[in-house]
Amino acid sequence: MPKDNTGFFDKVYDLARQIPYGRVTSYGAIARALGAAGSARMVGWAMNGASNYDDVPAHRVLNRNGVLTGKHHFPGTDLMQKLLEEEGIVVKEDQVQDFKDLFWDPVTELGFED
DNA sequence: GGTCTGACCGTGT
DNA sequence: CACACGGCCAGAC
Repeated sequence: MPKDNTGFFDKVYDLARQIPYGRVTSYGAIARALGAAGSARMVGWAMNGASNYDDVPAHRVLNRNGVLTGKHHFPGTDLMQKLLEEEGIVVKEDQVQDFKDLFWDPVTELGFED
């Protein structure tokens, strides 16, 4: 057996898969939803390996400002922005417009808060 | 097995 | 308002 996933990573991927179409969330929100508030960096790092999963929309995960901080990690130059725009999300200057309106908080939407 | 790094976030000066 | 620093956890060397 391929030695189970790194627990935390698996949770991050699982949560990322639940991000609705046309919506975005932040690394911190995911971390907080997983009960690892403060370890948002880990979420970003986990996303680094998300490229290995076709069902993990890493492009829907931004930082708290709604900025495409990880766009440089996508193949090409503006693939991340392109993917978001295809979902109807307006991106300008690497920043999502109406971010707060498109923001999808897993804690609220999925009721992760205890 | 210790040390550095990382697609972040919050607070302090 | 701009910059610095600490913290969180896991992976790579």
